[in-house]
Amino acid sequence: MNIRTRFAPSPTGFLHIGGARTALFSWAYARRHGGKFILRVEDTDVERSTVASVNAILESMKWLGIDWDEGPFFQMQRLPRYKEVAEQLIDAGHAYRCWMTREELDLLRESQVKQNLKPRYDGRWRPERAKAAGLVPPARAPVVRFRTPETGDIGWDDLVKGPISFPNQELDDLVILRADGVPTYNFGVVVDDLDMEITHVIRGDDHVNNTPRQIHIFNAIGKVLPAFAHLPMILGADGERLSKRHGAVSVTQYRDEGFLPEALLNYLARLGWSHGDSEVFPVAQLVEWFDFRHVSRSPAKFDPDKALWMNQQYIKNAGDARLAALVSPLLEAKAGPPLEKVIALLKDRANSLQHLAESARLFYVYEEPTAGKLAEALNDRTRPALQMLAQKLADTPWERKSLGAALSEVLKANGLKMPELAMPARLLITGRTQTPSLDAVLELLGRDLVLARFARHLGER
RNA sequence: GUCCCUAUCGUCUAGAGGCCUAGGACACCGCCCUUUCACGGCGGUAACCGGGGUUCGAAUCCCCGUGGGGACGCCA
Repeated sequence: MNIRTRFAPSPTGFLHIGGARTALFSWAYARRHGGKFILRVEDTDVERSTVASVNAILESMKWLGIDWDEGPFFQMQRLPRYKEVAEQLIDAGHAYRCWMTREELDLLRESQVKQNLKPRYDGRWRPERAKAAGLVPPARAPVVRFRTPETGDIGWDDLVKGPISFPNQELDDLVILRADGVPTYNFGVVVDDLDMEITHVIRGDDHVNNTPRQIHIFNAIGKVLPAFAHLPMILGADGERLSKRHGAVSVTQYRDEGFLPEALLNYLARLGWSHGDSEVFPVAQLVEWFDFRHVSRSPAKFDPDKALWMNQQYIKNAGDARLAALVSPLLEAKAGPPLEKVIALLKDRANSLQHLAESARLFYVYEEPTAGKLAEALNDRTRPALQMLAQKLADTPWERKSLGAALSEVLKANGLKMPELAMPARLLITGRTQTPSLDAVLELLGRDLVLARFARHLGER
């Protein structure tokens, strides 16, 4: 079978991480089986759809490296096709025109809710009922509704959840075409999935309830059903549906907060799917391993700590040049040691690019230590040792090994332990107390800068 | 309210009836390494929602509760 999957976002906002994971799994499944992955923009909500959202979504997918083989297709460009299929359904008796107003509908729902009933359209414009009730079509444009069977059950074997079925009684005659000819979601999806020959519909859990309606439409059109796979939702740390107040929810936010795309991808892959004990693996590995059997069936909470940890794993292993290019814009460009070398020294200890940039700053921006800290660092024991160090450094070959050796000699001569000398030295030279090994820092900073800073705080001699 | 789905450490999860004295990862705690901070290494605390079945045997299968999530739009 030639597998075809799709991702069908609606452009009413940025791509959020739940959507990204849906796209990832759908993409991985297609790639796993040498199939095609199609991108389709479901922009039939004319009110809320924006070009900016389309762009944001495409940009996010590109950043993540989730590439598509066909599309992006836009539903609003396919209006004649939906109309055509709707007409066919009407002709075949599977759909009918309905002139009920929204006000009437609201009233009906209200009274149903009052009686503890599920709010549903009552099918009053089904041709035979309208006729029996003596309803006369008014002069305005009608919507088209689908005639849903009123008895029996409808179900499918979900690739992740197993068999699911609904009593048809729970469903009602849904609108498939609005008065202006724009299809509603459940109709557009079916027509497109059919036309685009989608074999596997992979989407969020929140669509389980739409699936029976869509199956009825599939059946009415008379084509083979695709397979369905419903992925569980991603929830915020508090167990609530993901929203702005949970911090970063959009893919671009993660990018802007210094995530590497492959780290986000890896974290997302492990959220709701697993391969034994494997935690850190590249996306190629996901493609090789991906299956629905190991997709979990219940919602997962997003854990920012673990996401950050994952990011750290990837930063640690990323190339220095690449990281330098990413970090460079985050730094006020100042003269200093080559950024790549700085990165090489620091990348083991950063869980985001911002974090990495912040540690790198110490090589480019000197923050004067406060008088209090200076006084603390410079005492009768450390001052002479530091002076000796400054002098020795003046004619030590400027490479890490010799610098380390010089440090040791000064230590020995003054009867000090490494921290007793290194900490105050760090403070004078970098303004900080937390840096990588002092010899490595000295080497990168360069002789001139180091000696100048010693001189400044210790006096010329 | 009705319907659908779901349930293993705080969190993500392994688990296809005996490999389970329930494993891994994050977080947390301790120790080691150490030139501070990290990284790394080692160790620890910590879970099968409850009740009934089925079975020689249940985390695993079934039923009922309960908790959680979702849906009930001319939104998608």
